[in-house]
Amino acid sequence: MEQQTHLAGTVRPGGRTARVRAAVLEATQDELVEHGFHGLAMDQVAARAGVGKTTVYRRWGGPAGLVTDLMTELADRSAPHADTGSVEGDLLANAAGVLGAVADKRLGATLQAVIAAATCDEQAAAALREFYLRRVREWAKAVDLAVARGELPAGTDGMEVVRAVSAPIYYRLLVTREPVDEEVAARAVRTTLAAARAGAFVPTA
Amino acid sequence: MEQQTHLAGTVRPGGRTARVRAAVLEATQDELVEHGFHGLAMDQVAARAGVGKTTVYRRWGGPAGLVTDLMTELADRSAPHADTGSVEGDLLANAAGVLGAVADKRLGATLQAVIAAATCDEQAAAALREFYLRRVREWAKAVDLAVARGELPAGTDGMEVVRAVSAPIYYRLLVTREPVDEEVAARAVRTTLAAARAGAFVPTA
DNA sequence: CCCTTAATGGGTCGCAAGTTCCGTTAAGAT
DNA sequence: ATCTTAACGGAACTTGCGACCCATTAAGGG
Repeated sequence: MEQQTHLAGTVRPGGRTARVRAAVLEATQDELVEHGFHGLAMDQVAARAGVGKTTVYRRWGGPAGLVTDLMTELADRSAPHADTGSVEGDLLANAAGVLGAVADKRLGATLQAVIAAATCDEQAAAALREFYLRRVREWAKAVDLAVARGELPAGTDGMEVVRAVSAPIYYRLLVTREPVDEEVAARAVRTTLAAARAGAFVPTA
Repeated sequence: MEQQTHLAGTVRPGGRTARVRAAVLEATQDELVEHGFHGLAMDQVAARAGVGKTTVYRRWGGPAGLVTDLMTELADRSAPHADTGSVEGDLLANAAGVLGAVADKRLGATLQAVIAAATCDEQAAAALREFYLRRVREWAKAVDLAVARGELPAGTDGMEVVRAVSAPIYYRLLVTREPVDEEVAARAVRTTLAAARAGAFVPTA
């Protein structure tokens, strides 16, 4: 009677099902590094993971589903914000983290894939939005602490400060496609900090 | 003997060839608005343009070729930088222009398509890079004038200032996929200007 | 106005991505 | 240990993108 077909993998998630998922996500990352999102073929992923392609189609539906699952996996592993004692130190740590993620062969390919997938798949877009919302919220705490210490003006919007540090890095990566190096990250922190100290991140100011 | 096959459309560019190009690019934009880059089918474009699909494949090769051509077309129509008399006015005008382009149904879809195409096609990436290099160079003049007027510190990197205004807008559009409104544009100008006045855009400072 | 041939366009074909079918394997409950 | 059935996987089948062939049209030169 209950014709409700559970999404495959939710009723017996242990043993083989878990191994298949791990193998497929691993293979997906390998494929992304080699061919990028546009060249992500379900066929290849299945073969590399050593599982049947039917399984990959059934559980993930398509390339977008694969990278979305990958993103939720990454979201769980994200680290808490730094606390070096100064805003400058914290923001530099944040910029270094973003730069590191983007520069990393495997992680960078995955991030770009999710961003690409988000342009044509609503689930991927939602996962991406959620991921960055969490990260920005987490790091905004560091800015709030700086405000509490009196390093920055009261009322400074912490989330906007954090976004301002990442923005130039992603702008180069995605729009102008120029190389992204420490110089870019350092300038992002320097300019954001100058603006924050001047009170430019205080709303209605 | 001369087996050199010229790229189709270069020897007799007048009359029909020009009409076909115009119709195809027009149809491409329509399709982009409706289905986005991922759903851009050569078949559909040809049908909508009222030309044979063979022609579209022969002259543009694929979806990436279409949007690349579209981008070179847009590049020619780009306007010169504003000159309102103050940096603030000029940067606000720039931010408004970017916001307007991104918000515009047709132009916005095209821009996003080129950005998407750039992730999997080197020609599209090059066209995109070139396009923004030109635009940034053009608007950097306004910043240079401001430096000459004494509004900003000597040595301020004009191109970086212009990039800093656009970055938050594109960051939201592509990465966090939050809505982009005037508030975002206004804040981008406000923070960039504060940083510039503080000398944060002067290299080796 | 005529001629050469660049450029177009309809029709067809091959291949690879994606779907369906159904038998096989092994989770997880008793 | 045994049973039920969730989940997997091989193989055949369908679909549609992109390539090719060749007849037709019209640009541009004389």
